[in-house]
Amino acid sequence: MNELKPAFGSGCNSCGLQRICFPTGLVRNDITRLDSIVERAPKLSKGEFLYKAGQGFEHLFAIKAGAVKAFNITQQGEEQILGFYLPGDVIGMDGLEDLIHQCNVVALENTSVCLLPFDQLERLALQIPALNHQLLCLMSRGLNDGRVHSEILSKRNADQRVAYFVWYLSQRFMIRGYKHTEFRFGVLHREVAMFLGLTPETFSRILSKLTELKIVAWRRKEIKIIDMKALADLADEKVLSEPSMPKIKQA
Amino acid sequence: MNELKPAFGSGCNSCGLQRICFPTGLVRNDITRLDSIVERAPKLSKGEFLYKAGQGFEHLFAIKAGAVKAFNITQQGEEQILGFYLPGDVIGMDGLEDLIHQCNVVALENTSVCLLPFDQLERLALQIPALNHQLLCLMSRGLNDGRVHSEILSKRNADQRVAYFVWYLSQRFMIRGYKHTEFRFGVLHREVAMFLGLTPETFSRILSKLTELKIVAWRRKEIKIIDMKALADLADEKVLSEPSMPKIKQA
DNA sequence: CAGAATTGTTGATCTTAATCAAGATGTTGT
DNA sequence: ACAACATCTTGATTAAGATCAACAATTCTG
Repeated sequence: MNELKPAFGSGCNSCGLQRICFPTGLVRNDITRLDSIVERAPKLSKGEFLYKAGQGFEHLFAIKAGAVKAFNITQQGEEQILGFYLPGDVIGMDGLEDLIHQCNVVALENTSVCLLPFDQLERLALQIPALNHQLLCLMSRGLNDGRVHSEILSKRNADQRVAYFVWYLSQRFMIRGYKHTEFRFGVLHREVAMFLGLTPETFSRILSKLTELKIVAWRRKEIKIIDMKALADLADEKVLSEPSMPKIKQA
Repeated sequence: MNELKPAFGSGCNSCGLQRICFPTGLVRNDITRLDSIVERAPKLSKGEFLYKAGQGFEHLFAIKAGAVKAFNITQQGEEQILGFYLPGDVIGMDGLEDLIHQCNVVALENTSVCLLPFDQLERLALQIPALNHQLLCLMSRGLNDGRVHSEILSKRNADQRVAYFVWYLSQRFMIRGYKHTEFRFGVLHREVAMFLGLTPETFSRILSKLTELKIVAWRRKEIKIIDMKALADLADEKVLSEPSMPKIKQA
C-alpha cells in the first residue's frame, strides 16, 4: 500500500524530482526564486479534484507525490480519460488558451501538489530565461504526449495498446527512480481501458492473455512485468537499459 | 483552383492573420520588432517538406498562405496524420522538447510560410511579455487540439468523426474570414480518413451517405455544406452564428 | 463481521468498420 | 489527346472488439 514517494524535503532545492519537473536547467539560486512563488497545498485525498472543466485557470500544478488522472465526460456520460500523471509531472496548461480549464483532474490516491500561480510564474519566467525555456519545454512535452496518444488510438490494436501502456508506465516509473518491473498503480482497470479507447471487458481479456503468456501479471492495482523484452516487442518499442533516459519511439 | 489567400502585405503589421497568429495581443511597435526576426521563406510547392521527423529544431513556422499536413509513418509504413494547418496556424513546437522534430510537415498546395528562428524568438519574447504570453497560448492551443483529436478517436463512431471534421474545418475557415459553407480543401480523402482513424473506403461510404442526406457534398477537393444544423447535430456540436468566435465544445 | 456495492472475469452474440475486390472517375505527363 | 497512374466508389465478406449477461472477487460500510 506504499504511496508513490515524493522524494522531497520542503522545497524545490531538496526535491528529488528536479530533473523531471520545473527546476530542470535552473541554477540553485534560480530554483530558490522559483521556490518562493510555489504554494504547497494541503494533500488531496483519493477522489478529490485538483480542478474541474470550466473552472478558471490560475495555477499550474506540479505533482509532488501520489497520482492523478485527467478526464472529460462525453455527452453520453462516459469518462474520456486523457492521461495519468505521476510525481514530477506538470499539468494545468490546458487552461491557458481560454483561461478556463478544459478538463477535470482528480486524485487517484493521496496526492501532494505544488501550486504555481500562473501570473507570478509568467513574470518570474521573464526574469529567468532558463525557467521560461523549461516552461516551454514542458508544454512541448505535453504536445508530444498528445501526439503519441492519438497515434496509439488510431493505429494500434487492442493488444498493442495494452502492451504499450504497461511498457510506457514502467518507463515512467523508471525515470523517477521507482521500481519499474513490479509496482503499484492506483487506477481502476476501467480507467485504463477508457484511456486506451477500449472496454473494460476487452482490457480484462487482454490482461488474462498477457498473464497466460507470462509477460505481465496485473492483478487489481499491482503490476508485475515478467518479460520486458516480449512486452516491448508486443508494444513495438525498444527495451531500454536502466540508466538511460526513455524516449518515446518515433515511428 | 483559388489558393487559400494570405491576406498579407509584406509584414506582420499588414497581415490579415494577426488575430489568429503570433501578433495577437501585441501593440503595433512590438509587432514591428517581431516582424524584424521573421524570415519569409520561398514558397513551398505541393509535396515539399517544411520539416521532417528527426531533423533539428530551429524555427517555429507560421502558415501564411496555403495549407500543410503533419504526419508520421508507422512501422507498418502507414501514414498517421496528425493535423492539417491553415493560414495563421503556428507549428513546429513538437521539436522543442528534444530539439528534434517529432513529425513531418508537408505542403498540400503552394504554401507560404513565415520562419521564426526559435532562439531569437525566445530572446525577444523575454523582452515583450505579451509575445511570450502569446507563445504560451499557442502551445496551449496545440495541447487542446491534441486533446480533442484523442477524444474524437476514442469516443466517436465513423459518422460522427466525419461530420465533426467537416464542421470543424468549416469553423476554421470561418474564423479566417474565408467562405465556410463552400470551399476547397486540398487534401486527399485518404488523408482525412487516416486523420480520423478510418479507412478510405469507410470515409467514402460516409460521404456518400452525407450527400444522399443532403447534408454535405464533398467531391474531390470541393466541399459544400448544405445543412449546417444537421451537420452540427451529427457532429454533436452547436451551430455558431457567423460573427462569434468558435469554441471547441467541452463535453 | 456481514451484507451491499463495486470491480473484474469469462462466455455468447452482435455490430461496426476493416479488408478484399473490381470497376469508375479523375489526374498527370508526354 | 492518350496512356499510365492514382484516387475514389461500391459491393461482398471478414474480423476485431463491443455489447449483453451471469458470476466471482474485492472493497466498502455500518
